[in-house]
Amino acid sequence: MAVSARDVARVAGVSVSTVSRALSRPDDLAPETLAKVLETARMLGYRPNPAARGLITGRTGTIGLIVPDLENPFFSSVTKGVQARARAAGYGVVIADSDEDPSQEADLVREMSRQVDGVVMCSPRSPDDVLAALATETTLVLVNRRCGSLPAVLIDNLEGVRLALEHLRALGHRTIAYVGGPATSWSNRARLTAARAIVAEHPDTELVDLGSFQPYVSGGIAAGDLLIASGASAALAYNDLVAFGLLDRLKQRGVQVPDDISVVGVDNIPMSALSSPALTSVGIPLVNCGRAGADVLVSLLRHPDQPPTHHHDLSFQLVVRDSTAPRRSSESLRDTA
Amino acid sequence: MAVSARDVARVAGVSVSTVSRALSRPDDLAPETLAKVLETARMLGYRPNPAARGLITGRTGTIGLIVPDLENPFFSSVTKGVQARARAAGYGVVIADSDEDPSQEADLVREMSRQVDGVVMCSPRSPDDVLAALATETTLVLVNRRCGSLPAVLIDNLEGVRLALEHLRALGHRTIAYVGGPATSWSNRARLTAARAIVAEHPDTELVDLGSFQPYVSGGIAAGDLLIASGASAALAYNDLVAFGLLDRLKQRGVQVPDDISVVGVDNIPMSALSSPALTSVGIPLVNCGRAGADVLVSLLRHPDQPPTHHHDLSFQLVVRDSTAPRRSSESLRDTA
DNA sequence: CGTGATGATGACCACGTTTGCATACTCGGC
DNA sequence: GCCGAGTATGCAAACGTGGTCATCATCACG
Repeated sequence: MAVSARDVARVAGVSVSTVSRALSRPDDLAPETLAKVLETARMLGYRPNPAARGLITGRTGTIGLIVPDLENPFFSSVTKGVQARARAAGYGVVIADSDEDPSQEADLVREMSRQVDGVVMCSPRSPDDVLAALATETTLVLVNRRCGSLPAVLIDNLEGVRLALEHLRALGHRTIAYVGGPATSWSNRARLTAARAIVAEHPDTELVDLGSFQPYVSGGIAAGDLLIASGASAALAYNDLVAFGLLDRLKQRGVQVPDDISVVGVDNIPMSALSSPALTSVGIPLVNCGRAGADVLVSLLRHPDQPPTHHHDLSFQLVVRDSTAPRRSSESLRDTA
Repeated sequence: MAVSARDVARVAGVSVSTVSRALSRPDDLAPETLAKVLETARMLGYRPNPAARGLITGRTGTIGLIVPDLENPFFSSVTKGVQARARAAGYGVVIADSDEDPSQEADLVREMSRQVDGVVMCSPRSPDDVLAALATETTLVLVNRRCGSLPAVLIDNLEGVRLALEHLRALGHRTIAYVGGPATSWSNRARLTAARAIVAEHPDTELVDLGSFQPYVSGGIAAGDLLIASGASAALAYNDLVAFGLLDRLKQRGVQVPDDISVVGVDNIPMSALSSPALTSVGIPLVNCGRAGADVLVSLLRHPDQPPTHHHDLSFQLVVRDSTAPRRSSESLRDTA
């Protein structure tokens, strides 16, 4: 069916080895032989069979990507970055969605481990020891998750949370709620820890931990009433989706954002500019995050001897929109009550 | 390195053929032999090499998916559906993003054609003849695009547009604008044609075609001023993102939605419930759309002899939210002017 | 007890490519 | 003019699996 190297060899009047060399090591061939082979290959539409190549080289030319939820804009963007960069480097991308289920992640890696040269795991929910075990079975790069000295693309959560909290403090807020994501989420724990550390620097400021919620809009809706009851004048949400849920529930309860309560999200997804009110958010260029992940993995595959530990930090930036405002003075609060 | 069938054979004291048969045709083996082989395979952690298998069978156990933009929530959802269903059927998914560039689509298909058993193309922008040519090179299934008798998962655009327009007509709107998507988009043309046909049924109603815009929020922002100038009291947007752009620009210009102008989107993406005002939209369960695409492709691969033409229609449903309202009477319009 | 049928299993080739090694050929220097 | 060095190319093995065919054992039946 498909045209093989043998066909090219026959037509060009050379051996199969020469055809192979024409593509893998052109310098080893006489210029006129090279030209002849390349020309007939082009004419016949020859395309090397990746399975046969992979069988002998052990490389597949493909990398894997595992994300918790493809529908989440955060992971969509990362996926786009990984895909673009991998393709530019000549790699294909096979994708898998763990549906936010930590126990699936390891299975997915093992399922695809024979078909890929390495795997990028984005925001994995699995515990450290599971990830460490996976790293011994395949070349693994983490995105948005630190685990020992495994190669990782990290986001400086401390800096991001600091940007958000200092913004709120500058607006006069002194009681700030944290609306958390999944308890198994590494970035959630990192952000909570960061928030505690930053608040600890300011004796006049208090952090109220409202607990863990689903990383979706529904999670924010569920947390809305707790936020109102907490007495906090501002909230930092685990991510923008949760923040949207908060906005929705607060509006429903008749609580004004930002007049009564300020809300800050994390991720700065494209939709943040369009909510009502438009969401103040700290975020990073997510596509870059994916790009960096693919780059690290590819360079690891190309130079297996290089030090396996490689951390790459990306910076947050604060985008102020309409969901944050100066804290109302107590009097004006009493006015509306 | 990795444990091969030969290793299992040696340990189990059987031949390589027997190991192969244990997995591919268990019925041909004596029960005790089967048990022994399976047990040692499990013990040794044997996993067949997909490259070697693919080399001989010609099948890869992988399907391809090509979408115009991974960051677009529409395609994210479809991707999720395709991925979930493919994996359930034992197939991996390699993904590629054409960046809305029609000329890239064919290249992408050809690039991956040797590594996959078939390809799902979602909303391809390429012309019919290009798609027909691709279908001769690989097993192709289209989603949200009709092209001759190629197998496709289709959305009944006529019905969807009818739902939207009849909703607006029922609210009293008689001059309705259509804010189009890319000119190369098949679904855009289908929707415009559908809108014209439906309006033609009602002599008292007029359709204003505002032209083609980018299928992003920016496209809607660009179209906003044209909409205001058009004199239409309602607009149907190519998709929800464009509708968001419209909402944004209209708000900026001081035009009230839905009081002055009603807006309807298409796709009903999750974010539609959260915009301000919440967007009335006609949509289909997008994840199902992806699922259907994967199902059609898998069944085509499993039963190559079945009639290759297979159309699968999915229905729209109208979700009414806050961006549509009865048309203001001329007097009240004059009042505000 | 012999013969044919049935069923289980092993030996071997093929798939398409890469790669080490052998070989033939070229060219420069003495 | 011959030899060594270097270079271009062919040969053949190997990667791990699936499938075909032959072989051998077992068993039923005549």
